[in-house]
Parts: sequence; C-alpha cells; structure tokens
Amino acid sequence: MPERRPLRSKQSARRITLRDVAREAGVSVATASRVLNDSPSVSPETREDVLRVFARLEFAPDPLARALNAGGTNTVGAVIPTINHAIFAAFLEALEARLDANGYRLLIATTGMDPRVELERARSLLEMGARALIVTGLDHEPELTGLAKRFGAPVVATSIYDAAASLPTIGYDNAELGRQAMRHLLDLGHTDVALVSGPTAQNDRARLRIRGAESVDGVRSLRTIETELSVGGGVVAAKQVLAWDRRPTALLCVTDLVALGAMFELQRSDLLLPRDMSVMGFDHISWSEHSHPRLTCVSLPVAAMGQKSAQAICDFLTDGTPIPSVLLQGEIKVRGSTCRQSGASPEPLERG
Amino acid sequence: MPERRPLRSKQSARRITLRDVAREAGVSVATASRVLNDSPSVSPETREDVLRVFARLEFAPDPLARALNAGGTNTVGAVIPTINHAIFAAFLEALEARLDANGYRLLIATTGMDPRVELERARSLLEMGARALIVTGLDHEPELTGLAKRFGAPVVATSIYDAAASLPTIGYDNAELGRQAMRHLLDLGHTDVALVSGPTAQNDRARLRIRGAESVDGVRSLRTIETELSVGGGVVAAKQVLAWDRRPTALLCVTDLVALGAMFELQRSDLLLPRDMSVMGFDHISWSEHSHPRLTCVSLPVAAMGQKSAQAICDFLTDGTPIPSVLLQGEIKVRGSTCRQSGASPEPLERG
DNA sequence: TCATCCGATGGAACCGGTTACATCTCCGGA
DNA sequence: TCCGGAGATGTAACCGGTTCCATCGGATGA
Repeated sequence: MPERRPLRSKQSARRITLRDVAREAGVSVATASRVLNDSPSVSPETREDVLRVFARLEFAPDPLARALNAGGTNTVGAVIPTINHAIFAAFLEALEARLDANGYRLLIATTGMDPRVELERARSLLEMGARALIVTGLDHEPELTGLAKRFGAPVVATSIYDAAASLPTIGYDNAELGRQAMRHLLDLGHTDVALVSGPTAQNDRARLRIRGAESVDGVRSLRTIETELSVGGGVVAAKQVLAWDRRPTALLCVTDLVALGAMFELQRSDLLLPRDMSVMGFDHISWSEHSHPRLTCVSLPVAAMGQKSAQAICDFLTDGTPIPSVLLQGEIKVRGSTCRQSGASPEPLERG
Repeated sequence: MPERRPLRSKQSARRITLRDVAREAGVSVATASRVLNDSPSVSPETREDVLRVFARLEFAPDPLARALNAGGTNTVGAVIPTINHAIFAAFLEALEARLDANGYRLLIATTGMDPRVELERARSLLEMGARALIVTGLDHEPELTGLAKRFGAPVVATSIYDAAASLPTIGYDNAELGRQAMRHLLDLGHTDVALVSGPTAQNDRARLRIRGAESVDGVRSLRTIETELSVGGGVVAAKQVLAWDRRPTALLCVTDLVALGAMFELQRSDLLLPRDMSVMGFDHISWSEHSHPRLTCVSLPVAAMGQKSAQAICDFLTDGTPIPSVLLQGEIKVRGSTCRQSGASPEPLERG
C-alpha cells in the first residue's frame, strides 16, 4: 500500500501557473488558457503577448489539471507476466507503437505469473488513471473484472481466443495451434514425443497448448515435462529427457526460449539435430529463424495482436465501439529442426 | 500531436463522486474524504455508514483529482531504444520492480534509436505527468534537458557512466569493458580480430566499446563491421567475415544477440567453435550461459542498474536527495566460446 | 444616427478530490 | 457551576487548468 506523502514542499518555489502568466501578461486566465489551446478567438496581438510571457516564465502546463478537466488521461495499462521474454516484448512493442499513433501512452506492470500480484498491479494502474487494461490469458482473480468495471475501464485478454469468455479476447487458438504442432510431428513419423512446457499453474495458454497436443490421435507416447520458462528451463528439460531410458524422437516445446535451451543442451550432448532428435518450438521469437538448425515452430501473431488490441481499445475509448474478440491465425514455420523419423529417410525437410 | 477530444460525453451517466456519496450518507464531503483516507478523526459509526455507501454506490475515487491535490503523480518515464531486446527488458524488469516497491509506476516509451522520436516521447511522458525521466546513453537532442527542467523532472542517463556529463549517469564504463574484452582475446593469442557492432550513429555506448577495444595495443588487425542490432544482424556479419580471404581468429560482438547470430551462422558453415573461431559477446542475456558453446561475454550489471536508477530517483522525489552518478562494474564471464589461438593449444578454457 | 451583430475578453463556476480552520458537543477537573 | 480541551464534523478555499456566459467596443446595415 503506497502511503501518500506530500509531493511538493509548501515553501519551495511554486511552479508557474496559468494565473501567474495571466497576471504578468495583463490578461485573464481565460484568455491565457485560450492561447494555450490555440483557440481562434484571441486577437493575434494578445496571443503574441501571452506566448512571449509563456516563454519568458518557462511555463509548463500541469498535465494533471488538464486531464482532470478532460475527464481522464490517455493511458492504457498492460499487466503482463514478464517483460523479460522476447515474445511479450515483441507484443508490447507493437502495442506501444499503435497506442502512440493514437495519442495514448502505455503503462506497464509485471506480475511474475502471480494472480494476486496481477490484481494489485491492475489496481495500481487503474488508480493511476489507466483508461483500459490489457491482461494476458483468462486466468485471473475473480475480483479483477469488478474492479475494472468500477473504474469504467474495459479489460482485454490477449494471447488467447475464446469467443465464449466474459472478456473480449484478442489472440490465437492455443489448443488448435498445439494440435497443429503435434500433427506436424506426427506427419513426420514421430510417435514418441516429449512435451516440454513452462509452468501451467496460472497459465491457461500453456494448458491449452498441451491439451491440443494431447488431443491428436496416433501418438504412441506423449510424456510431459514442466520446467522453468526460460533458456535454462530448456536445458534442464533436455537433461531430463536424455536421462530417460527410452528416448523420444521429438521434443515439442511450448515456448521458443525453452526450445533454444533444449537444442543447446542436446547439441552439447553430441546429438546431431535434427537427425537424433527433432525439436519444435512455439512463439517465433527473433532468433528462431536463424538458429542452427533453424527452429521449426508455431509462429504466433504477436505484432498483429499488439496492433489489434491497441486499435480496439482506442476505438472504444473514442467512439465507444465495443471491443470485439479477434481470432488471429498462427502459422507453422517448417524449418530445419524437425525431420522425418521413418528410419528410412533421416533427411531434414529444409537444408541450412 | 495528439489532439484533445472530449473524453466523456456530457449526457452519459456521470461517474459517482465523493459529493454523491456524502449526500447519500448524510455527511459532508470532508468527512467522506476522511473516511476515504483512513483519517483517525472519524467516529466508528460514521465510518461504517460511509463505507457502506461507498460499497453500495460502487464509488471509485478519481485518481486525477487526488494527484492534482498531491501535486503530481507517482510515475517515472523511461525512454529506451526498444523493449524488444533482452538486455533492455532485463533492465526494465528490475527498474519496474524497484519503482513499484517504492509506490511508483513505470511509463515506457520506445524510440527506435531516433533522437527526434526520443524527444517527442520524452515530451509525451512529461505531459502525462512523469516526475522523472530515464534515458539511454548521452546522445540526445539538446532540447531534452531544457524540456525536462521546465517540467521539473530530473533526467538520468543509463547504460553509461561519465562523471563529467551534465546529467547524472548510472551505468558502466563501456570503453573500459571494450578494452577488457579485447584484452581477453589478446591474452588468448588472438591478434586478428573482427569487431562486430550494432549501428553506432546514435549510440554512444557502441562507439565507446569500439574505441575501448581499439585502444588495446598488440592487436595486429582489427576490422570493424557494423550490422543490425539483432540475431539476424549477427548472421549477416558472420557471412561477411567468412567471405574475407584472410579470416580473423576471433569475433568480438558488441551485443550478445549479434554474437548468437554469428555463432549460428559460423556453425552452419561447419566451423567448429571455438576451435575454428572464438566468439565473444557483450551484455550477458539469459541464454548466453547456456548456448553451445557457452558464450564468453562481458556481463553488464543491468539488474543492478535498474535497481540503482529506480532507488536514486525515488530518493530524489521523496527527499530531494540529489541523483548521483554511479559506476557499476561489469565482469568478463569466460566460457567456452573463446579459446587459445597459439596453434599449440586449441583447448577451450572451459569445457561444456 | 441608431439598432445589431460579431469578435475579443473577463468573471466565475467547474472538474473531484484534500485540508486548514471554524464550530459544536461532550467530558472532566477546579 | 463554569471552563478548558479533545474529538467529531462541517464550511470553504484550494490544486491548476477549462469553459460557459456575460460584457464591451467597434463595424455594419438600414
């Protein structure tokens, strides 16, 4: 609970206000305000005078007072698990760009995957004046919705699509993408697969991907590993897999970061990829098309997601246009880290 | 220039104000306000009554009005080149965490390395009420300082240390770290080195690192390549180096991201690392200790930088404690991607 | 020449809270 | 019984802009 303390000492040099300017320029505050806002009904001479005083006194209008009048700020808050993951960073980048183009600013808070923390951060953002909230997934404290409603702020859930959800969702069909990923492996002849995911506890996206992968028929063995959501987590998972006595022929990682770590560790153990093991990722972060071998992965449309979310929110805030749920298409990028497993043709699908 | 439009339609349901609550509860606004702020001088019964009305009317106090009284918001603005780079993300994460612990919120804006854009974003943040500004490096439009001063907001330059700068700087000695990196390579016997950097145009950190590396005596050949600041940029740079007829024995990359791309590309060309070429990075982002081979790099104290910056700013905003310049120590992490080049002992320093 | 209209300007309410200060009540001690 | 003081509450000014409405002077038209 951030205690409120006096932010400005009484005796210190008070900031220059519009009244100071008005007095100095010999006009009323009303006129000074008009100059400030380029109102047409000010005579050119008066305008000049006032502008000169603005400059001389180094007047900077108080954003808060203006916002108070306007009835709100132009900020949108995003509450995400972590900035420190390329896929969220890419999303935020697109989001910020589009908000900015509409004259809005982005406030960011991170949750570290803890829904209690998320609720607190959301409250902070709203108390700061955020006019809308962007959250990740649909796993939230139940209070969240009511809280936002109280502040009159819409909430948009991203990274997920669920037309039936109580919140508008702008994202992709995680289950379907998980299914497609698994099908790709199956098509290549992999029937013994290890599924490596990040923590699933407060992460419905991860659970959906797993469920999607599990729903594919024809897989003989699908073993699931839960690890940390990081490169290091991938390393740990790979070590674990290598220790099994029956080794799977493919690794399906629910995050590129984890896939990268796994590939590193497998290579460190002298496996030749993809011949000795196929590895598939999920996200499509910047390096995955350059890795060695290049990573086959499910590409998530995070840039589009950022744009759509930003635009939907801006439209809502200006017109009241209701925020729609939007289903964005992911795509499987087939590259060199997966190959056919028939024993007959260990040729990678894509070369170098 | 974001035009200001009416944010709330006149006729729409007005939000519940404190006066509404007061009227409903049969007390004065002052009393209602006291309840809102847990003032001790309200009788328990009155408090209960008012709280009940708060709940019934779903009253949410306007953050702006409170902030206007308090004389400011609790936001700090950061203007960084891009969120989409692990090293900035790590910095922001630490920054946000520490600000949050002090009751401040983080506003983020990105510049894409363009100082004009940076100036605009800075203005936006200040107009939003940011009480302090964090920028990257010391390459800025000259107006930036004056602008911030007008708003009474301190500016802190990060990722760099320069006691003589006009701004407080919290960061590391890029030139010295560049020097140390080059010395490390030289110590291993590398005298023909390629230096791969990101764009240097508006990036004093990159220039300093290069200058530091160049200042080391004993290097026979040091060729510099400028490439995009990304994994893809590393790939391009590596291709370029491979095309030279006299091939350097080591690559010093001014960013880990670039080093990663370079390693991938070198491996794709069937070089065995580090035997055929040593690669060294700069930053220490999360995967570099897990890569194959593990990346030798200069580790930048970005988490500490985030903490220190946040704390310095919070101290300034509360006490007026002047913001000091802080020199943080980087560190060379010697790992498996660099090895001795004497022809005699091609043994890597560290084994997988 | 007088009524009218318009452009320029000022006065003051207002946005939604906070808070200094005044007031009122009720208590205990002299 | 009277007074001082503490506790509870109300009044109104205030934060720093914006804007409705009134006012005023000069130009225009009849």
